[in-house]
Amino acid sequence: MQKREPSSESRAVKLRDIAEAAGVTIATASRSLNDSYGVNPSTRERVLGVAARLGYRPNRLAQGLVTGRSQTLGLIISDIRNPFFAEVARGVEDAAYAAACDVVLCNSDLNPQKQNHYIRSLLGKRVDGIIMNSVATLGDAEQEYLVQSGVPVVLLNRGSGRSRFSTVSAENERGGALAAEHFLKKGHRRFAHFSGPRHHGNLGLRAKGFLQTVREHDPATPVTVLHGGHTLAGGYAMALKLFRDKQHAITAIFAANDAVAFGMMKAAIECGVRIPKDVSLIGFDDVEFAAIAHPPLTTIHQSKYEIGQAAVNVLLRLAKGQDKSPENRVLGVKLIERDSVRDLN
Amino acid sequence: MQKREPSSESRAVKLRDIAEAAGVTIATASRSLNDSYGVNPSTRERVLGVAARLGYRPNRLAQGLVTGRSQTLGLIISDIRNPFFAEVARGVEDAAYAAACDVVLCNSDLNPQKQNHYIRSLLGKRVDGIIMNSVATLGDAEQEYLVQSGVPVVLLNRGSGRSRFSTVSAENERGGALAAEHFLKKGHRRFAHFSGPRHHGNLGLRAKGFLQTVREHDPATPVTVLHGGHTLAGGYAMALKLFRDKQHAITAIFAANDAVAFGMMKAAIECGVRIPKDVSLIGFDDVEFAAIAHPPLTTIHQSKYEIGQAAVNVLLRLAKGQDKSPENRVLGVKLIERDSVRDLN
DNA sequence: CTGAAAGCGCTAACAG
DNA sequence: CTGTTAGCGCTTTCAG
Repeated sequence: MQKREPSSESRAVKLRDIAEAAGVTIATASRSLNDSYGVNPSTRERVLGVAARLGYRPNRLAQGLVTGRSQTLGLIISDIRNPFFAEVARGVEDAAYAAACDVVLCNSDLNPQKQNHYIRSLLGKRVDGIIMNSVATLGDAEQEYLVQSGVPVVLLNRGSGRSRFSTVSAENERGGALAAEHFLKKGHRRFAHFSGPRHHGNLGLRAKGFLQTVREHDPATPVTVLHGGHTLAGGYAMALKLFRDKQHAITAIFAANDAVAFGMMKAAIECGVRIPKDVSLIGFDDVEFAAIAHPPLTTIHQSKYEIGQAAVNVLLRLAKGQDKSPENRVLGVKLIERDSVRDLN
Repeated sequence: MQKREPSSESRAVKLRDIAEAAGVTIATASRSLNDSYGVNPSTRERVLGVAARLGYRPNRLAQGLVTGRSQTLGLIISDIRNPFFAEVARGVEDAAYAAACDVVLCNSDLNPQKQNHYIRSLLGKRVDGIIMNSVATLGDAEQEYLVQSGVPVVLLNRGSGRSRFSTVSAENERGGALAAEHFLKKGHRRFAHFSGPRHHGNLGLRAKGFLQTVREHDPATPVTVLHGGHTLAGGYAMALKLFRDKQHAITAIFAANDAVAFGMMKAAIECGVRIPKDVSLIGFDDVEFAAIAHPPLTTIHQSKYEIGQAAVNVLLRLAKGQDKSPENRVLGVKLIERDSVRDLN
């Protein structure tokens, strides 16, 4: 009889409702809920009781509007369908959950337009921080814009120079070196490296470590470096190209990541190239599927889930404290030997 | 000289700033930005110009507080690391992007506590809709709470009965039947089915279709049904159990999804069981990796990306229109024949 | 310990 | 076509 809502959906109960029901003012109600000091314990009990009974759920928008914090983190990655990012995302999510934050997921495909769009959207929603896999594709102006906005940012790759952003990444260069050492030890001398797009931070470092180690062993060693998408499709395309051109010479391929390695495997199946009999392969990431691929893939392991967790931890530190100085955290890698590398000795 | 911000981060420009700079009131500025009718074109031009120059970005929290809509969708799934969900999530994200919405990602592990937590959190943030893979684990009270909240909800599985929620799903039952038919046609007569947790909507339907088809063929056909996690680990565990108990009899296994199938493959490798020589296998989902698994996996294809897109579309329709009647959309499936099924004929 | 009041940034009547 | 004026729901001084 009191209201005539057209639908049955009950109006959300707000702070005022519970204040009235508890016989206090909205201010006291707020204080009770936010367990600030200086509230009579019995009053608070009463308020909390009422709130629970009425199923009160604070409007986070209103709360965020006044506090300036939204309890939301932004995660901008290339593509969640890459199992590597799925693992990272899960680490992010779990850590955020522990900190009572939600995370909005953005797939950029490394496309500058999309990246900018998402950055703007996230800033508009006043996220408490942004984790993104790269800013390399962004223009200087955009990067400046980002730092000027004041939101904490942590990158999932370590730029070439010292960046103004915090970073969390794996020992990419060392991983590349590990792959080279392994091939060398197994007697391989003719290499190809399937990299990602040019100037991709993490992937560039992997290439660097690989090439450097090979050259240290013998400067004359030939290494064919191919660039392409850092995806299964990219690996597939690069493999097809390689098989057509100079398959005869190469005995070992280092793929910039497992997705690329899988693409290469797919092409190998179709072209009748046997792994590791005809050509050996090492990947990077140690995605869950690497262990059950055919053949089980020798790859460089990096702690994806932990990278995600670490990223939100530094983000939270940045957001909380006054210490805004960028932090660069790097996690270890190791080679996981399986069956995709042939021993030529 | 005017303010003494400790850091260099410039205060965000707000509507009032651009209003002043454009020599109009905040109301006109707002109207210009939201391109509502009834604004002098030249005035609007001016406002838009100023806004662009100052890099104005509306505070979505404030906007959401007054409009009641947040331009944010919630997506609650089991685990983004399951490639099936990653595909769905990407479809969701892309469709949301097109509708100028962001999506917050929640991994529930099908855990009722987490699910409830996320639902509350999302409602607190006034999301415009929620897509979730199941409400089966929720209690009646929680389900009621959800519908009472009034937010549009679309489920990624079709419950047993007619639900109060909209759903978007694949022809799960038919998929199960397809798998059975294929096995039967290839001469198999002794089956095992690796299902997920009991009472899981989609997976239950797959089991039903499979069992029914087998029984129609010959009611006496034995089918060993195992329940476990609907993950790689779950499939691995079920396979180990099966291999220990009654491997001798079974010639064909239908896995509730590809992840489970992959787990079974992993166990098979370790136990020296050869696929398809010793035992045949059919999965469900047709995840990207199925094609390059060893052996390439015969599986039931469902359109994951499209499911995600469709979910957003019905959500948006629900959110927009006054037509709140639940819609149940179901997408087709088909069997993709690869090399994991042996022909016994 | 609690109340009153201002205001976060924006939209949406309602006048003019 | 544009200005004035209420709030949206909540936190937070500032008094008392």
